[in-house]
Amino acid sequence: MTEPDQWGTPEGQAMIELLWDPPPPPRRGPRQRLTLGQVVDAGMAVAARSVDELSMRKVAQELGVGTMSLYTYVPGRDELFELMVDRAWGMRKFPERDLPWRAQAEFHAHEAWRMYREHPWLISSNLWRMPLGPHVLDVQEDLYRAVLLTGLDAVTVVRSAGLVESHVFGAARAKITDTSVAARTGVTQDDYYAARAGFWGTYFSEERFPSMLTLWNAGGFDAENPDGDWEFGLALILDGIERLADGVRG
Amino acid sequence: MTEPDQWGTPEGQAMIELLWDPPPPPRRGPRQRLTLGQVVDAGMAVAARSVDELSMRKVAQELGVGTMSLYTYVPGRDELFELMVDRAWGMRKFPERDLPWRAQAEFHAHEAWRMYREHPWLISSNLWRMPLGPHVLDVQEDLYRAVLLTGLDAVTVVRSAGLVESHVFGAARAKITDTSVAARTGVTQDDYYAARAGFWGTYFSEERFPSMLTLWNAGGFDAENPDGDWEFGLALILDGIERLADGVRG
DNA sequence: GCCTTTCGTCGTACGGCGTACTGAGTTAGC
DNA sequence: GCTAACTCAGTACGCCGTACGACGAAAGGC
Repeated sequence: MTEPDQWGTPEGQAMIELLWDPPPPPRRGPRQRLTLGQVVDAGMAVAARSVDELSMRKVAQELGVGTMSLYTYVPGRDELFELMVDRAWGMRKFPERDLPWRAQAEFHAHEAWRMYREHPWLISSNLWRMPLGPHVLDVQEDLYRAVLLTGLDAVTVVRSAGLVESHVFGAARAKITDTSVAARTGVTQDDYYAARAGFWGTYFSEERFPSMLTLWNAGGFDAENPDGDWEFGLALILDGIERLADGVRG
Repeated sequence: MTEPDQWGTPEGQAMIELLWDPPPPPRRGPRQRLTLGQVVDAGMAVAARSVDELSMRKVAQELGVGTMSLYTYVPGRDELFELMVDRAWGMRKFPERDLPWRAQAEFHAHEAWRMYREHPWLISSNLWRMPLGPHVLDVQEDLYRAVLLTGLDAVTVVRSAGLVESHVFGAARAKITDTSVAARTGVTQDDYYAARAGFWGTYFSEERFPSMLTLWNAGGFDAENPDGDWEFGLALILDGIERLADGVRG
């Protein structure tokens, strides 16, 4: 009942094997000029330069190799991307296990934030699913372990951990798209509000957007601490989980 | 200081004008066979069929028109997509204004959830920024208005509203990618756990993933109520905001 | 009624993409 | 040395977005 070839589609099975158990170098035939790791690294290098420049031709060029040679290491572009994602997750640090659960969850959240900032392509091309790779699951496992320390029931632990990860992703997505838009249009952070003012002067009407105007005048959109937004949400979420845990314990 | 042509790039200005003030039909020359609304609708119809089938050729085919004819209505593909996004936001309902703020925020969250479920392409191709369109801003405005009823300070209102919207987006993203993967691989919801069991039997080790195993055995991954996950997070977030508001009020 | 100007329409084409196919060259085992 | 297995990569096909230009239709000036 747990036969491996029953798992999903054949391509899915091949992807899992590539993630968990990369094939050894072949016995016959010419030596491989590259390794799977080099291909994945080259993909990450290309994606780091510009998100949407990630293409098989560019990766091959990065490695000084014919385009089609990549297909000896990787079944296709999507699979290469999944390997890149798992590798990025593999660079995350883990919290000390003797810390309280909240400090460990905060550590994981900050590591996730750092990961998304260092590898923005994790967000910009998210139409693919999160791979079931070993490094992804290692991080998930450790976050579950930390949240289990709360003593909450299983369903709540799963939901709480998911909420933390999902919140960091959402906040990172907002941040990344903002900065990437700024990079594309060439407007600096200082010009940003002036630009919005210009837009508002043309189409903004006080009758239509009174609340935004109120918030604007009260400084609601002045981000003095750029990380304050997502830390606010993280603290609010962790407060909520803590309260649930206290309700269980006491 | 608020001259319109100072706003960002010329293309950005053109996009804003297209969103807020679509040009009238031309006085000279042949009649237009279509309207801007028809083009946007056709784009939404194509995207509804399959997310990544959205292309200018397909949209033109949908309308029975040459591909290049679309470019008389729309500057390009990205701009068409922004118009589609704003139109989707324009289909959202608004809460009754005499409800308490929390009910209004919940209404907006549910409307956002419904919008993402009806138009999954809003999520799957999220690499573009959220447009500054009139319908998007109308919804934002109304959500700000509702959260302002808490009496919280401006910065906290902006952060709270952003947290609610971002949470729904993240939850919808998780849901949509799950179901789209299920649709692509052809595994039904019933086979899903069997499939995971097959994967676990091959590569899952109890020593490496003890917490996941514990949560699995305790039924933490059994989703009896499919909407429970995101409603849990929404309630937790709104609880947190409510607590902050109570702290302000006394 | 005619001419000119101003437009919409759309065929063609260019450069980019992923990748299937094919063949040439290389190595291990017999 | 021969053969089977394998890597490497050129070519090609069908997609994509869109620049360009030819063509025809409508409106204003006379």
